[in-house]
Amino acid sequence: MTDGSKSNKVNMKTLAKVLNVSIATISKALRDSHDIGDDTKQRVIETARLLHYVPNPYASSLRKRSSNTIAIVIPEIADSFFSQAINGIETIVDLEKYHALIYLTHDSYEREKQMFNDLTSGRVDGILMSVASNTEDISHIQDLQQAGVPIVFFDRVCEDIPTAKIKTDDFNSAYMATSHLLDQGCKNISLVTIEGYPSILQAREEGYKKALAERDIEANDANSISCSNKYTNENIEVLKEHIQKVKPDGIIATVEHLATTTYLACEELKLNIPNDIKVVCFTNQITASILNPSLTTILQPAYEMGRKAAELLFGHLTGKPIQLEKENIILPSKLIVRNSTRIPD
Amino acid sequence: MTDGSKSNKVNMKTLAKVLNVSIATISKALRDSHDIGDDTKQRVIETARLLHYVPNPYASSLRKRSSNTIAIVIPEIADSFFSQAINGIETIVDLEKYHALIYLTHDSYEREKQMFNDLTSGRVDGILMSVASNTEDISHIQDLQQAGVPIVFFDRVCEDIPTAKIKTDDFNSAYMATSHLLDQGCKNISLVTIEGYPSILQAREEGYKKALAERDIEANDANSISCSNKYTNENIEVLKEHIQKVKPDGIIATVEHLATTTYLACEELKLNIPNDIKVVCFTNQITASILNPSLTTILQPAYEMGRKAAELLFGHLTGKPIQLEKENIILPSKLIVRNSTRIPD
DNA sequence: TTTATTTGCTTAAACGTTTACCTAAATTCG
DNA sequence: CGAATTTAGGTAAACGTTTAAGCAAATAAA
Repeated sequence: MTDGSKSNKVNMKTLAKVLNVSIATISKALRDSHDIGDDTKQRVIETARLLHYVPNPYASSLRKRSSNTIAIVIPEIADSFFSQAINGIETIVDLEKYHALIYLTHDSYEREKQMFNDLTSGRVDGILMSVASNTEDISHIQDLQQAGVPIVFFDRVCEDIPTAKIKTDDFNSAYMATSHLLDQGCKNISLVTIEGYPSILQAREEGYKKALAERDIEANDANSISCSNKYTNENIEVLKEHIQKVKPDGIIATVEHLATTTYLACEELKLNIPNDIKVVCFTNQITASILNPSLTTILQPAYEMGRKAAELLFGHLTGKPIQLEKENIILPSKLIVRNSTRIPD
Repeated sequence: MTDGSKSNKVNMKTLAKVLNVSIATISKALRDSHDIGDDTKQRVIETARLLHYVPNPYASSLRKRSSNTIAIVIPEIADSFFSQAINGIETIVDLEKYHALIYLTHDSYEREKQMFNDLTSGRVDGILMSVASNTEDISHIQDLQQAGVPIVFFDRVCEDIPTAKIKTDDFNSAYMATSHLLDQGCKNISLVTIEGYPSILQAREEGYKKALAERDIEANDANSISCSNKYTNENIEVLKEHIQKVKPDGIIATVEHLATTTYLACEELKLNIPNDIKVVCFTNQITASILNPSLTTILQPAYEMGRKAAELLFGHLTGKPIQLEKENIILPSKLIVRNSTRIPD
């Protein structure tokens, strides 16, 4: 509503008029078609530059039936894993001169479904996604695939959809984390998860159980505690109650924000980490090393996962002989040992 | 899947044929035009639902010359401020049934310029942005505005562009942070900034200087130290060198990732926080409270800033009587005092 | 009753590209 | 030298919507 700006739109018609050629010539010249002579091409390109011609993406998308756009569908963004993954994705999107729409499901199946319905419109050429933790019915994903939109999953994958999946070794890293705690002398390790329970958490739980089983420790249901996936003070209470009841000497926090929750709960209970209780968390936060005490973490290759997912999708989109349904890539996470699991002197 | 359909694109033409009416009738019925009778409308809507009709956004955008899409242009995403701001933005984008393209400048003027050039194409109806720290020439932004694309700045604003700006009180919060350090007994406070120096850091420096001046302390150039804006180990060395040379007893870290850098530098120098040196950082990281020691922070209202920026943009887009150039909103940051600035017993 | 208005729908022209199909001149080839 | 081919473009029909303009029938006004 600002001004009466002229908004002198220059389009192919303008260029055609100026150069006294047909619109087709303009289009072909700009796309470097063999149909057009070199000198004409040069004149077209030069004039386009001079008049600041920028092609209309919507006209182009409509006609070509492809959008040069992908969707990134993730549960949340205020999370170091996802924001680092987006960084990796963006590297490739930028390289391929594509555009990325971002959608947050807030871990809600309903929202995810609604978004997917919209995406059947041809708005995007492909999708990179981490599924919502409470998604059970996957027909919306199947429908989209049927509609011909390629999907690549990363981190929170949907096993039942035949397409590329980029995961980290959740089972193994939880196994490593648990074994590490056992090595450090823990006898009673609790696993803190979140409600909704995405499949990756299931893998983490299994890794945890395997490590216990290996040392002939029976996994006790009471040792599994589930918090809200919102970062909230209520979780502190839930966790405190759990700790008081079960009295664990080790805790594995399976999602990022539970690190803060765990530390604060221990502080309020006057439990010393690592003397009274040892803690490992799945998190990519750079502050892990300067926490009080520094936090032993499972560091996920977030950037690389995002990047790899994007590479696969674009490989497929640009017609490289990539069979998405054959790709199932597992990038390793690392256990970074710090003071929160140290054995007291 | 559900209705055994192949990827049979159903468009208005399909619906028109099925219902034996014209395409115009379909279009108008779906947009609830007064031209169409109620029973016809019902039949159209019902059939559209049955056949899973989803409108083609590109055809619609082309014809309407508007895209229902905005761009979010930010320097980086692996930063709690920006990811929380996106959360706020997304709330409104979702509410308005819009779509959001995300672009990362990586704090590079060149990239920013290139992105803006593309955005003159009509790809988006508006832009929410935080400018790159090394952007000096603003002609790309002016050009876009001339082209009629509304822009709303948040956090890293561009003062010379007449449009809405959502800021936090950088001057005042740096003043508060500095005064707090002085109150806690600091005599020699260093300000850690980053190269490129966006205008908000300038405001922070001025707030810092004012607090010093108020107590008759002369701001010494040697107390300003500039790091790379990448989170890198080199910064630790730069900072260590600075600390050894200037021997500050207080540090204000003006961007998020410098908190970790500062803590690690102090640790390597065997300096105790807060006994030997006190630290305040501008950061929204939720781990601040569990750092070693817990970190006194300036907490910015990131979510609210993103949300407010989006509200203003959409207010303008939906024709509400909002004059963007008149909006200059300042949301307050909070000083959260923790142990990193505690006076030793 | 005639005339004006409203209702409900159709026709067709945009929006800006891309591309299959022509065409006329220039070049190559046998 | 005539025929075939290549070169360098032009024509026009898409792509799927939206919307101005039109139009017949029904309704209201006079």
